[in-house]
Amino acid sequence: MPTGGVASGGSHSSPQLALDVASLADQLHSAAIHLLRTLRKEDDASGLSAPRLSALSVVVFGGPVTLGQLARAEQVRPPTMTRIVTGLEKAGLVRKMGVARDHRLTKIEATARGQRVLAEGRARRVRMLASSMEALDKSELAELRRGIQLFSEIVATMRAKSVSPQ
Amino acid sequence: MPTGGVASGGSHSSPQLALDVASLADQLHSAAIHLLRTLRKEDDASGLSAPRLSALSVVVFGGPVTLGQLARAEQVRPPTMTRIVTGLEKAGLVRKMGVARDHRLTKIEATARGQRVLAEGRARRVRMLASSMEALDKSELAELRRGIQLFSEIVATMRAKSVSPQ
DNA sequence: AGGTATCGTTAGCTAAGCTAACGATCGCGG
DNA sequence: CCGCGATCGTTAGCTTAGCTAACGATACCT
Repeated sequence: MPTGGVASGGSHSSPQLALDVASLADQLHSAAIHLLRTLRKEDDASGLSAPRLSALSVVVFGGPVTLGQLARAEQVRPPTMTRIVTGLEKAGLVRKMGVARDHRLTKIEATARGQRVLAEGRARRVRMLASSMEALDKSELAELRRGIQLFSEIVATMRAKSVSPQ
Repeated sequence: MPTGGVASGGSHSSPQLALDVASLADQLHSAAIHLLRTLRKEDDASGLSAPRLSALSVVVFGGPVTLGQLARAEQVRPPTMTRIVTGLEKAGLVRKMGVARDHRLTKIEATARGQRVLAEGRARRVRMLASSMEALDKSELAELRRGIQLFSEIVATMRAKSVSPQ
């Protein structure tokens, strides 16, 4: 999935700058795709499918969540999430609890085993990525840190714009 | 999918630096996940499923490729790719051609319509990302550019290490 | 020419996505 | 207190996407 052409767009100051931003966006997009695609191979070791692993991640880091919240977080319909959760439950990675206040809801939380499995998978991914960063010298590392900070802020902005209220 | 704990690992100079690198890797990983997850919503407009869109992207940018190459690129088994390609073909987005030299092979190439559909989808994604970059001033943009360059190099290094020969 | 390897497809399974329809529960107006 | 609309999760039933095993066709090698 290589880096291809770029559409300009953008209502900023100079057309030069707008083009620059689009090109940067394209590069960033492409790098992110390749990064995740490469890291995905590490997930085989977990024995979990991508949708299950991703859902488990939300449960582990997002604390107990309802099925509906989880479905929205994963951009999936409730029936789909029902079955993913059922699979995780049978594997002993999550647990469902009733909610006293509202008996329509079901909160889902990670078991100790679920937390461990996710932590190990995450560690494998991070280790692989970190090992490719070790070629950098100290000043490059500082530049990278700054870039990642900006990157994170941009993503946060984007999410804030696109996330539906609640 | 929030930013959680970090495993150290790393056989570099100081333990301080190693931990720093791991933390950076974790942040970068997290940002990439959130970025692609947010952008994914834009893909609904294409009317294509994620696997088909991704495969089409490889065909468009990777020129004519064989089914086996495509399956490897998408980290999928040949029978799976057979059906994805069949779907794309029925939608008029790709075309299969025989190879004179070796009649076992089938080269797959994008149709004009396939190229157009992919370009539009990519433009939507890039536009959304670029619009969130426009808040940056000139010096931040320069820092971001440098960070993305380093990011791209890291990903290229990682891919080189993990890609099987051929 | 014959055996072996490679490529893509077929067959048949499970998991993952969807919509439509339902049962249970909540909350509210009467 | 009682019905009644809204909300939540599940069930049913479909398509797509993933896999392995097995096959047919072609190429290569001796």
